[in-house]
Amino acid sequence: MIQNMLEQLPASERKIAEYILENPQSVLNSTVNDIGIQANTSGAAVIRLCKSLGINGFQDLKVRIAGDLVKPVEQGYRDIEPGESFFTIVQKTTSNSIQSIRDTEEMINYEELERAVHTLLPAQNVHFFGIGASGIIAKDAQQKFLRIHKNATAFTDTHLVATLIANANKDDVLFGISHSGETPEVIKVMALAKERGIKTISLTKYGQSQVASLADIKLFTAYSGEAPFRSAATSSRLSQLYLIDILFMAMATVQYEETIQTIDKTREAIRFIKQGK
Amino acid sequence: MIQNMLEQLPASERKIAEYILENPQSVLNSTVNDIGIQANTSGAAVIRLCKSLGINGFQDLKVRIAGDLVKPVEQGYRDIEPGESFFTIVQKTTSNSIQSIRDTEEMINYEELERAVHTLLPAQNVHFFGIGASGIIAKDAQQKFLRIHKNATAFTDTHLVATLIANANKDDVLFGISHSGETPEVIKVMALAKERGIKTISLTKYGQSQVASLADIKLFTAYSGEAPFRSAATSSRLSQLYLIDILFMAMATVQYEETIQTIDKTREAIRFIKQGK
DNA sequence: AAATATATTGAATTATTATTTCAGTAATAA
DNA sequence: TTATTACTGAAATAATAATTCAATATATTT
Repeated sequence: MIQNMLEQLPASERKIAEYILENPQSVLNSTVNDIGIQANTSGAAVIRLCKSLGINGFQDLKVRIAGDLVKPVEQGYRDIEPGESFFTIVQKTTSNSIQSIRDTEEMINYEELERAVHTLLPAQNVHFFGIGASGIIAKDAQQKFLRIHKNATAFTDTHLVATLIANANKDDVLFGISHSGETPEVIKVMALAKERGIKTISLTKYGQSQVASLADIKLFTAYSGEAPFRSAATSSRLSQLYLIDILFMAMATVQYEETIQTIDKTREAIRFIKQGK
Repeated sequence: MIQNMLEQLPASERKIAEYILENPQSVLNSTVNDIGIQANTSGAAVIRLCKSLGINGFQDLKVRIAGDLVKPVEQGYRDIEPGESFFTIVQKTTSNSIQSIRDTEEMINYEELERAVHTLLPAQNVHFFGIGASGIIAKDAQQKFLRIHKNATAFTDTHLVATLIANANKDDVLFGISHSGETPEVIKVMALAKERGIKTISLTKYGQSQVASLADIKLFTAYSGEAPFRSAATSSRLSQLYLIDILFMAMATVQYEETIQTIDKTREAIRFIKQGK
């Protein structure tokens, strides 16, 4: 998380960030001001760093660091090289996939998740929008939402979505998906929704981006550096799906009883169409 | 530590100790007084407990709990129940996701994987076909394949695919995706392809199924029993994507040099469209 | 059983530490 | 060059941990 943010941070916060990366252990036994002094800046910078990371204050930081220090290193991301055996390809793909899910888990901001759930639940209609690979995620999300009896659309066409937004109800929600967070089409549609006073949720890689900053509620997936192969195969899709799963589960749990019924109905409907019985 | 001490503790401290054992997670986000109240005693008892445990105050306790709380080894699938906290929802979704990837890994038949790669590489065209959720996987696979310069189609419409197959080249491959392996549309199209002498690859859950038995090459994902929630959220999609990733990686590796170039070209093309430069 | 000593308790107080505020400074845009 | 914005750390404030202490319970001694 810190690594990801490092570049975008102002100097004082970066000092703190670097100090933490180098001496995680000592953070656990220090106060905010200690750390500020140790890193040649102030305690305020520590608090600001926590804010920038989107976490819940210094205590939360400590708790997370403590957790990470114990964790057996799942050897990070490994790129695949030419001439590799099928066996190692599988191994690396497996560990990269798992890693990206774990990293995304760590990144979850529970308040934000909760807000997302409570925004989506009463929504009349949820419009998922993404281009290219993210369009697939949008479709997946739509399918899941329909299963729990939630009206949802998924478009990849800017014009159609623009029309939709222009005529949307105040209780609609726009859910913008863009891994980079800089897809121009998504930015435009988010801006339009904002202008129209429609609630917006973003799903982007962790860090600052235009799409995220336009959103009322920001959800993030872990971002792993880009190597030529990885960028095409992408664990990013996996983490996005994973996050959609969580959102779905959370929503479903909140309205458990209702959902069980709806799923049963859906099943029956599918069975009916399939087998005519 | 707490467990060991439990007996020797005075009542108020024991209340705290038990509370911590039952709700370790919530300790991390609470203050001393919160915990005191939650456990029907006072904040002072929390501090005393820390002393009794011989640790360095409440902060130290938090840090230790955070360390101990680190993800218990994923063990099998766990269904999500009503009224669960967001935290446990996330935990379970994470462990289910990881589990399904691990299980799918174990299921991989390397000879079959190799045959798949060597069938797909020389193919003129790969037609991915799936209905519903599997249609999304088909789209994803298509996108990936296009990136490595492999002609690919992805349809969810039976008639279109049937036409396509009817006119297909002998070097084309039909890639049928169906989690259950019993989707009637997929079965029909697979049968048609077989009749026409076109090579077929299936991606289904592990076990016997009509789709798999119609395929020349059979790829499997792990199958986890069905609980009401899980079936809707589905780790199955995750494992399917994971397998597509592996296939993609394997193919890409075999033709590494070529691929690197293609990916670069694709990037440039995307950049060109996006920014016009 | 009574008296005394000892241990335990939580409310109130104090000390510590996290967080916010704000005025000054540096960087950036106009 | 000036205006604007962003960044910074010292100081003020708020939140929270830790201590104190009087009250009460429990055990021990006579």
